[in-house]
Amino acid sequence: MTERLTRAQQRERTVQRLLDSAEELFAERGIHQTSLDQIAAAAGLTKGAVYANFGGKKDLIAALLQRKLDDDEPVPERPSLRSWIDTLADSYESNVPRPETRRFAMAFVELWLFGMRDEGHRGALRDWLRAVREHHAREVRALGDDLPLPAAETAALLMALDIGIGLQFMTDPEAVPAHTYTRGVEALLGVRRAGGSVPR
Amino acid sequence: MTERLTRAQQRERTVQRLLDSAEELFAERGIHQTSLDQIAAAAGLTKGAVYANFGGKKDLIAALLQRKLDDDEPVPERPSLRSWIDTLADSYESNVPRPETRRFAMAFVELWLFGMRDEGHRGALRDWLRAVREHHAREVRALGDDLPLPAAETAALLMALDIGIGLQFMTDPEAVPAHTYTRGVEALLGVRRAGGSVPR
DNA sequence: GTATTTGGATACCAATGAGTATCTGAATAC
DNA sequence: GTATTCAGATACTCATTGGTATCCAAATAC
Repeated sequence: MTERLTRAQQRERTVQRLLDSAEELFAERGIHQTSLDQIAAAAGLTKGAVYANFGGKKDLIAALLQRKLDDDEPVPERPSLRSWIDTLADSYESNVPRPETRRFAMAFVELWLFGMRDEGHRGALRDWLRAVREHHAREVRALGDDLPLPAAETAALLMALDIGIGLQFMTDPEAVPAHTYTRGVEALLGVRRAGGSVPR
Repeated sequence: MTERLTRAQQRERTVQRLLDSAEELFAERGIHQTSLDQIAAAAGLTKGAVYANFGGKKDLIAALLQRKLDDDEPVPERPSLRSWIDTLADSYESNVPRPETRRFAMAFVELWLFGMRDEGHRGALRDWLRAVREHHAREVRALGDDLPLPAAETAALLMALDIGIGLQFMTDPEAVPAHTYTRGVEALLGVRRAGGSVPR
């Protein structure tokens, strides 16, 4: 039943398991309300495994931040403005109800707070956000150059909408109808809706 | 030197002092990394004062959230679209460098996370965000009714920009030029800048 | 003035959690 | 096959912290 694994494989597997458990628990309960024992237990291990693979709690958090930085996003294509917005909207609406999305958002906020306070982790946080922004900017540039704002600024604004609408939606779903995000994206990209009214 | 205070006054004063200290420490170090001893000490008191005035740590947090809910914002006037945007932009740019602003933002995020996880505090968090949104909506309505989106949605989007740009700026000031927020607001309100380029 | 209430201080407790020291069994080296 | 290494388990420690019990002195009641 149990596969025979080489040492390096075994090690890598436990590292990833620990990081997975940590990310989930950090999102659920918060970084400082999560003990190393809990993280290890959730991964089917003990605290010994944590100290065998990480320098301590802070180091584990750093590794988590780093792992997020490392997994690269899918490559953008070259769609029309309209279809890109539709894709974005669909993706937003299909992601919103998934528990995974909530977890990701909570973990993001946890890591943001942690990075804001810990000088040593600040850099990783900054790089991560830059990478996401850069990814958005590339997508925006692929849309053409007749947009109202420079791609870099548009990217920052799109990300702001994502974060800001997300926070509000999570707190109070009814207060932020699903199409609000889409309307915001359209406005930022300079798209005028046909007719003054608000369809859909 | 010391004023003679009635009991109720004394009590109210210590309550406010404790809340002030708590808010500052929560912003600086985080809710769960701040002990009641630290809060009390920062207010020149001891833990006894906390338990004499609050049910416990959670209750103190609830009171903090409640106090935020209670202090009402200044009343909006009825300016032109352009002047309102300028006011908003000026206010943004003058607030951004103030340490107070950072503290408020960090405290907000702390309270948001706490409220998201604690069912009992969720309501206060929701009400608080609703109040801010409603305030924005009133301002937006005062601008007239020829805006691209309904006031309620515009309000949510403006708040999203505020939060989202703020988070990014705090992490990486150079990455988000000051005018980005203003450009975003203009876009949401349907203002076209004269000339396709980006002046200032 | 005396009695009583009570805001707040002090001393304590039990629980928790990060970090350490030590040990063990399986994987590698030879 | 034997020796060695090392990932991970186990069993501590020591500091911290929320909460409680008790006490005191100033403010109120009469």
